[in-house]
Amino acid sequence: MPRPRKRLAGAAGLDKKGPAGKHVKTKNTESSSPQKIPASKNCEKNTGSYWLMKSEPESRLEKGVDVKFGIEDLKAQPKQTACWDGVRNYQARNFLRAMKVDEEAFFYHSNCKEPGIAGLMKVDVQFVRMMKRFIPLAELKTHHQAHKATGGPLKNMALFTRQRLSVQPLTQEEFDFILSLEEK
DNA sequence: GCCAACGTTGGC
DNA sequence: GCCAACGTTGGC
Repeated sequence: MPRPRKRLAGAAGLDKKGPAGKHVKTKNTESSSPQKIPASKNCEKNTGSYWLMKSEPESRLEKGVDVKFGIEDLKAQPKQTACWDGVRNYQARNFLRAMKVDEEAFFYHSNCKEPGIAGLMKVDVQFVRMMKRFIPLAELKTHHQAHKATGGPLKNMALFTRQRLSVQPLTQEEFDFILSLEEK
C-alpha cells in the first residue's frame, strides 16, 4: 500500500526515499525499466505524462499504524501537499522516479467502500481539485470491458491490466477520456 | 472477512 | 534459474 504519509514540514512531495518502505537503493534500479511510459508512442505535443496513484481513504491498521489517507486528508495537509512514501513495489517506485514536477495524477481511492477516482493532483504531490463527480471503479471497468471490444481509449488501462500496481501511468487518451466522464 | 491475483522470497 | 511457499493488494 503505497501510502502518502502525512508529513508536515513543508514536505515538498517526492522525497528521495520513503522511510516507510524498505528503502531504496540509489543504485541503477532504473535499469529495471518500466516497460512503457507513454510518450514512446508518437511525439505528442504534451511533454508530460499522466499518472494514477492509489491510496486508502478508510482506516486500516498496518503494523499498528493507520494507513488511512484519502483525498480529504491530502487537502488538509499544509500546502495541500504530501510526501508519497510507503511504496514498496519496484515498478511503482520506478514510476515515482519517472514523474516530473507538475505532471497531473488522479487520486484513486482503493480498498474501501467505494473504490474509484476522487480527484486530481499534481506531482510534488499537491491537491489540485476534486473530480466534478466521483468516478467509480465499476464505471471505469464497464468502459474498459467495452473498449476491449471496440478499441476504445481504456482498453489497456493499467488499473485493469496491471491489477496491483499502485502507481501507474496513463496515456493522454486515457487521461482525457476519464476527464470527459466527469461531464456525464 | 474472504479470497483471487500476483509479487517476493528463498531453497535447491 | 526454477518454482513452491508465502505475503500483500484490493475488489467484493
